[in-house]
Amino acid sequence: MDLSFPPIYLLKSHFERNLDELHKLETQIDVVFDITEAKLVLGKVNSKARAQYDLRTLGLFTKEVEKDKRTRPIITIDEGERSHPTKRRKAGKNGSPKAIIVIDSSTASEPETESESKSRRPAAITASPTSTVDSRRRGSNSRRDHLEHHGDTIKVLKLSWYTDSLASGKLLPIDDYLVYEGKILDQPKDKNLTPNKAPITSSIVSSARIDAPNSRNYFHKRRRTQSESQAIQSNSHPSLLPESTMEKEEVDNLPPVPDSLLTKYSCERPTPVHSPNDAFVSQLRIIKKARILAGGTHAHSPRAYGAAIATILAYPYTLTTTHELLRLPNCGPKFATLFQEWKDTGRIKEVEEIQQDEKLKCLGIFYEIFDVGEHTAREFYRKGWRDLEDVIEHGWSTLTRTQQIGVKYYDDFLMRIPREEVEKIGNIVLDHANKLRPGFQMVICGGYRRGKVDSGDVDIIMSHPDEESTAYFLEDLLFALEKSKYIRHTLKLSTRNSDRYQNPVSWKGGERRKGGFDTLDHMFVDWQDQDLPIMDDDMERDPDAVNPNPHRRVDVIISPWKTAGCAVLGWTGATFFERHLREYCRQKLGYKFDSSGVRKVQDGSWVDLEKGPGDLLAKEKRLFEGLGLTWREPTERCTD
DNA sequence: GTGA
DNA sequence: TAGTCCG
DNA sequence: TCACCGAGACTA
Repeated sequence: MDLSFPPIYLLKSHFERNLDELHKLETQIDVVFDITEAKLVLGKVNSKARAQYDLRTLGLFTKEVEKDKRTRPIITIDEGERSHPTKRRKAGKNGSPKAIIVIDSSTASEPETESESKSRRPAAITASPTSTVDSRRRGSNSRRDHLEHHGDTIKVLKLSWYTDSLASGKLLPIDDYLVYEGKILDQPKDKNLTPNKAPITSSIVSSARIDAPNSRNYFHKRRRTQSESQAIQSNSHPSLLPESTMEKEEVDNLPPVPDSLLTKYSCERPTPVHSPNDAFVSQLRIIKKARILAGGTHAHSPRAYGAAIATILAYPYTLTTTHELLRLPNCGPKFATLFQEWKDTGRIKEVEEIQQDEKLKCLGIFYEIFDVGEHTAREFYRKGWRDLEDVIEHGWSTLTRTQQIGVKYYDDFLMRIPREEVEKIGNIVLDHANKLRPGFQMVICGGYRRGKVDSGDVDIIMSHPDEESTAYFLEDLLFALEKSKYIRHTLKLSTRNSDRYQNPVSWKGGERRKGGFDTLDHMFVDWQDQDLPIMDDDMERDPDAVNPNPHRRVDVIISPWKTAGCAVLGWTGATFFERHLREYCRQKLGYKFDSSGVRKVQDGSWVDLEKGPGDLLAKEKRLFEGLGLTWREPTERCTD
């Protein structure tokens, strides 16, 4: 046993069914967790295609070396992409080990195809567009090959090489165990399929120059933000699916990107709407929702999932390994396990079970009723109800008024609202406001402002440069809109701010100038457009009775000018952006933030971070500065 | 579930 | 008063 | 081991 094996990297693929075996090997073998540090890589791979694929997911892009006329012919999987810069570093570090050996642990020749077919489904999808590009790139690749030819090669061996060597007490020649040998390609210049290249390069080089997690982080974001993210998104499916082997087209498998030290606060980083890992994230969302509905012991589980999701959404590259995932904040072993399963099998057992769970289905239905949360949903279920019919039949009178409205317009409220309609509603509200008191400014926040193609509701923030104009204005506005028939029901009304504003004193004794911004005047209403499509005269006569327009949920917030920036900031970000923003302010700044203002945690004194000229957006920008945050476009606050 |  | 819902 | 967003409004 004094055999001295070179550093070995163990491929996790195909071990998912047998983690014990994997762990055993890990302890038994001198494994390293970064392939760039390995001389050997073990993995359950037994076809060239698979081997190459696995390498690629690890960030090593290779091209098969044919000289090695291994008797086992296998389709040459052409096009390796670029290699991973880090690899080079490694090589240098280790002197010049010209070869990295990958050992295929799949002992005999297990039906690798099996696993492949398993998750092949998406392959097809990818195939087409990408493959084209692929072949094209191939050409350039080979060219590049000559140029940057390093001489480094990767060899994939069967695991038996290890066991046999152990048995014989010496390192056996690898020839008979070789599954695949590929030349490591250097970073390709083709940006097209190699979104990572840049970042990687930067990360490596950066250590020499500026670096700083932030800068790199920023860089990442930039790249993805553009068309690229979309492109990637479109084929994210395939790429995520491990074994689309046949068609080596799984083009965009990104090399692991050295991670930047991501802060755990999502308000400190950009989070675009789309992520290369959307497919995986959607799986997590399902589990998260199930955790919410399940309640009980899973108390903070949803929060954990939400944080992990927010983090992954901000990661601009397609995740390839658990190692890569584990570097991210809020992503621990649990998520690594889920990712591994998803990556290897294309699905997650727990998710499938959730989707078949009848109880969860019922809870999900109730949960979508406006003003019914997880607790109430469970309560409904406990009462034996299983669908809306039951609720209406057996419990209508027990519902709160708001819930009744929620049930009545269940389908409408679930309907998405296209951007044009959101804008239309916003303008109607603004018009009514200005008709009452000219000079109001409005910003439609929520998902609309974050750029979503449609919204679940409409969040309208209004303010007026003249502090006095916003006092007690909400009710006037509400009345006017009701008169116009737009507002059919008031789901929630709060004029606390104005009330307090009126008598700022009388509370905590003294004059404690806290000012009237503890809460914003706010109304949440059931809205219905009054423009009727062309109809017969009958309807014209009695529009109300037949107005076919869907009911919408509209939030209208009136904010005093002095804290309007907070209102806009507080109503724009996705949930986690907002939660983290609060945590960040409290923990790092000692400030208490909410949409009605910023105060010191200690004495509760108001802190004005947005004072200055300009409109609402200018105030919001100053707020970022005042809070020590880098400005983020609304579209970069999509933390989900 | 994860981070302090 | 305590628990629940909302963005 | 402990905390995890924070405001008000409504209901039992």
